[in-house]
Amino acid sequence: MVPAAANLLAPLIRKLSGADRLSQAEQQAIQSLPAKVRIVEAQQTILSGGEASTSCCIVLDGWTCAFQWLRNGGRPILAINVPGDAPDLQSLHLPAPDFSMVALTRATLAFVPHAELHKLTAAFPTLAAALWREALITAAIHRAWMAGLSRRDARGRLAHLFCELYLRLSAFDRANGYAIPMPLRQTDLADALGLTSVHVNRTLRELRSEGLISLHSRRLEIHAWDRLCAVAEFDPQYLHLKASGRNAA
Amino acid sequence: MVPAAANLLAPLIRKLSGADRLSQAEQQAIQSLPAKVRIVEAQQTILSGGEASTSCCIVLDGWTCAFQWLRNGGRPILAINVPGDAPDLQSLHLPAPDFSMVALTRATLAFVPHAELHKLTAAFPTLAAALWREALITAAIHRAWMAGLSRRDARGRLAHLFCELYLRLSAFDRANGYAIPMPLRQTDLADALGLTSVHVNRTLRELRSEGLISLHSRRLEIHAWDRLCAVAEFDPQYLHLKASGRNAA
DNA sequence: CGTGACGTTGAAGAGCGTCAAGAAAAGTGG
DNA sequence: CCACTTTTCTTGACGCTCTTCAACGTCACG
Repeated sequence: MVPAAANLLAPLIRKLSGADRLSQAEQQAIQSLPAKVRIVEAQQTILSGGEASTSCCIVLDGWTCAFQWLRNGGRPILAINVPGDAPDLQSLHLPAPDFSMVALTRATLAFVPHAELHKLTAAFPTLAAALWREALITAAIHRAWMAGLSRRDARGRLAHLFCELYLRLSAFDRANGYAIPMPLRQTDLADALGLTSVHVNRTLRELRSEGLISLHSRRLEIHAWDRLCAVAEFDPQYLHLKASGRNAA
Repeated sequence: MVPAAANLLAPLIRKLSGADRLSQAEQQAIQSLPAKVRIVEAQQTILSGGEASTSCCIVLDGWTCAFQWLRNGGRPILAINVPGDAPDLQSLHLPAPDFSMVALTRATLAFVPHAELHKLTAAFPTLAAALWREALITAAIHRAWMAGLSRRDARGRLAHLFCELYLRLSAFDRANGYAIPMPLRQTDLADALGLTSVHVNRTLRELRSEGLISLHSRRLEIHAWDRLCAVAEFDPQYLHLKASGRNAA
């Protein structure tokens, strides 16, 4: 645990500015939240399903994901979190999470006690609304994933995930031209998309051979954004990004 | 449109009492919300994706569902709403919905203007928290559906949906012993579960022949709750019902 | 007694899963 | 820097779940 530094929660401020610009006082209030910083290694557990927590987690750097264990051995990945995300906002109002979380890369996390967040939302209704809004966007992303799992084939699902992650990372300047880090292994992609790693592998080969993407050494490059969007039937509206850099086909 | 009657929003009060019992003042505040009541026929559109609305909808009676249209012809159903649900709480903080809504049965809906709800949440932080909580539960249900679409077979998905709907209806006294109405046609079930209606049909036959359920004339009866839960790997915790009547296997 | 919506069933086929094995990368310790 | 191990990726062969297509049955309703 490291004491909170000055500009520590800047990613959160940036995220919450998605709706309206925040006032100085509001930004100040966030900055002075007593956050504990923790750096976790890849594969390390951040949160265990069913166990109540007393603080909310904010991803400052690195990637994490939420998943459930099924008795049949499945381990569906339910969400992927990148810098700026607050993956367990639900713990503010629900007793125990219905999912677990692990780090996909080495990650820097800030933990803010629920009590402090409750004080914050009581004092600043705008911030309460902004946090609520984040939770609603999470649900919208869930719906987009459901639609894919339900009615898209493997190509469409992969393409859609890549489009989504590219825009979400762009919004936080984590993209490099059309390239982004891709810490998910093929088994992780499979668990996120309801496929097997073998089929993910074959489908990736297909996307590569069509010149849509390249993916190696944990780095994804999108070679044909428009065509990829078309394959994915991607419409970025559900992400509710402010200036959604490049739009869909 | 019918003017709001006295006990009109009782289902909402009951729902929001899920966390803590509401005070008299809070209940009173909800009751005096200026709600417009609308009765819609089955199959009628309630909300169109992409079109902003100025009020939130509360289901007082009947069933509705949320879905998206995909260009490939798919129409994934993303949520099923029963009495007590507030299906488009997201419109309070997000400009345009990412889904459409139709009535699955003739339904009675209350529409409360956003402005009134904002006044309410400003005046009663407990109610703001309760509404926020509802949105979080919606997301938890989304995650349960994702897990199913991702890693359960047709049998498991059907069984899981039936278990979920049974408990959600029980919580509002809409169950009759182990029987509930089931307005979803087989094509609707297919769209909700990521299957085809043909396969839903065959899988239903299987569940019937095992003596788990019977389903005809829009009425579902569960003959073996424990075995059905086992098939579904059902754990009701994610629903966050107060006295979740009967628990999982 | 038609007519449309919904349910049921069969046959054939596609997409994806399973199993298995080998190749390439990526850590580990000397 | 090199063996060594472990993880991840890749590929093939085969099979199963679920889809597709199409026909027929059934019930409600005007």
